[in-house]
Amino acid sequence: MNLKTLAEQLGLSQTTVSRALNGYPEVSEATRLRVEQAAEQFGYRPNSRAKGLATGRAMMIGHVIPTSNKHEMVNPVFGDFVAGASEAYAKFGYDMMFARVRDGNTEQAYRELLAKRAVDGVVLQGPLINDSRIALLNKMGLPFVVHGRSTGVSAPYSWVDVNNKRAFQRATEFLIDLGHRRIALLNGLETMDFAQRRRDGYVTAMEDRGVPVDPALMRAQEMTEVFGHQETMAMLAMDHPPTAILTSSMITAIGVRRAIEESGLKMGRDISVITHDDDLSYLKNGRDVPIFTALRSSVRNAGEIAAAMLAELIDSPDQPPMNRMLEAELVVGSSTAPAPRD
Amino acid sequence: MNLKTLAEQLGLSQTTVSRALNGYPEVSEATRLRVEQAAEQFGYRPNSRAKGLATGRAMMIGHVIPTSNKHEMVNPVFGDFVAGASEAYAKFGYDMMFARVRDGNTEQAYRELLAKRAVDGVVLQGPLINDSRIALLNKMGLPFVVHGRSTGVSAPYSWVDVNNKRAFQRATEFLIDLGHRRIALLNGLETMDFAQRRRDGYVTAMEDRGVPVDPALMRAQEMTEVFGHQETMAMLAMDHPPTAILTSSMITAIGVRRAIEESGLKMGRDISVITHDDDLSYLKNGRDVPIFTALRSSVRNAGEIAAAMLAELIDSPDQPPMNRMLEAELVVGSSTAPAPRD
DNA sequence: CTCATTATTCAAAGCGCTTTGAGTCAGACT
DNA sequence: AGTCTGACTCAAAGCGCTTTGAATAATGAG
Repeated sequence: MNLKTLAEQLGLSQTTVSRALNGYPEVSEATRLRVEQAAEQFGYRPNSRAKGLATGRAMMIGHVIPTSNKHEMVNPVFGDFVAGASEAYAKFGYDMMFARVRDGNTEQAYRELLAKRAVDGVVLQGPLINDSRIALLNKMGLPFVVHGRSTGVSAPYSWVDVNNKRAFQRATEFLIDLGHRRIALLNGLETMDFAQRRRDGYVTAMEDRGVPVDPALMRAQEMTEVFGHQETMAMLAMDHPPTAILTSSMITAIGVRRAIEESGLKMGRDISVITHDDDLSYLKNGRDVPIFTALRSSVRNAGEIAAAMLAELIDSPDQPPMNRMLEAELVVGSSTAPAPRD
Repeated sequence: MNLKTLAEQLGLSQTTVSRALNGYPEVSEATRLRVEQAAEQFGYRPNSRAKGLATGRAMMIGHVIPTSNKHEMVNPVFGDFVAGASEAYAKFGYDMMFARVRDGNTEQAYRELLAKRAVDGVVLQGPLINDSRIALLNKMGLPFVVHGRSTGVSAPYSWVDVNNKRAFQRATEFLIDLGHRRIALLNGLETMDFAQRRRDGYVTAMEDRGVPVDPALMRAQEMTEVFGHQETMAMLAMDHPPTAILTSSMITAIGVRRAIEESGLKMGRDISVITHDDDLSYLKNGRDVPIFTALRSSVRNAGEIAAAMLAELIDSPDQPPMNRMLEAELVVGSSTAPAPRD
């Protein structure tokens, strides 16, 4: 069933039917009603490609996923972000597509998306330090929102980010206030902008309080469970093991806990742990009492905000870039305690 | 840059340029080369909507995500499956889109996807028992592949599934062979087809070996960490607590381990645990030595297979449905041991 | 009763591509 | 020289929609 046959059924022109369906004023109420009922009855939906061709709008948002980093798409944080975003897209009538891209040349992918007119805008996830994609997107004039920011990029752009520096600074101060001085940082890959900022917050707090920063206590890698376990085991075997561990993700924290318990120690007594918690829906930080003391910030919520921002940006492209800084909440769980005396 | 201006630049007709670019034989090699170079130089990509309109192919695969079940999209298993699928789609030239759908009426979503001609095919994830969507898709004639199967649906359809029954049967037998008789099952929601099959495998093994099935040891819910923790705590407080726990996901297993350790017991000595392991890339089951004894089957791999199957189905729609049964591998880790004497 | 005005409706053009059916042209064959 | 091929190329139609500009019908004013 297409517009033409529907119009024939109704004995109306395509013009009138189209207008009736799209809410234009120059159609009589009676006709509109008749058209709407017929459309309903025949299950008519405009062909999205034809509509897109005629209007120049794809009603589609793109997400480009580099294949190089095998983990990116698979990353549970990614999943929650996308879940939030897609829910918001739906509200604005957009669909969401993923373009998977072979190794590194994501820039090419954005170019193609634009050249093919496949999307009305894109969301850039996981920005690196000095991420060249931002300048590219700006140049191309394709509306976009970044989840996170990119240190080193000076041109303005729209972003939604959590205040990673302040969050990790606070957590570090919290630990220092509890008497800890040997505080380890299990960070995400430090080519990622967010990891850099977290490190920055950690270092700033340490220096502000005059606690020496020991590079041996700082590790950065993909945030897996195994990473948390492995580095914790290694550090617990040191001459001066840390008394507290700050980690960048719940998953890593779970590995940390496993290592602590495997070593016959007790988390929240012998060793304190604070983790960043993206408030993933399937991996909650306990029920009533949080398991881990954590910096909580819902990544799903960030996804919703980013999506709404992008929709707005697409509607009025000439407006200046929009920014939104989210603050992480420090929730105190049972994984932190005063530093043990020695 | 569109076809028309590109053709003008070259002094050729649109027809010739189009044919040259699409590899038709009736274009001289010299011309083809010239056209390709120009296309490259100007960064020309055919407008996907126009192309789709002309060819009747969307070059897009749809995934419909019900909003009702908040966890579905967010589910890490979902993420890995989709990562595998999208990689395969890319190989076949397809893009992937998600349609988020308000509560329950996913059927409407499929209808719309078809009416709008937005996709060439869909992948159905997380089939329920007696899932009505399968009959609908069959009736609509939209090519589709199911990840999993649906008990109660008799009409043939294409699917990729892991042999859940056999896997859980084997795991249960393995535990029985170790002397366990009080074996708990922490299953996923039993409206899900896979959960039903797993339960079936478990019960079959128990009955075959003459071990009484205790309903108090069978729990089914969304597979979160908290669920694993909570139910394990509850069961450990029973008069006759289980000596072994069989669980449906790594995440739940992690909660189980937490509960075991919190209770002062040791996993793999006091209590044995076997989990299903979807081989998620960010949540590996240990490095060299598996943490958990597990039934391993890569869901990412399943995604790749489903995608390839669907591509094939779209190419030749008249072929009979395709099926692919995957077997889970039983890897023995350090979470299982002979049942303790009492 | 005429003419301007407003309210509806319509035919046709255009979005950018593919594909059909029809040339054109050189060379091969009678 | 005339015809037939085969190799290329092209103009134009069509995919299903929106939108422009025009036509028609209904209404009200003079």
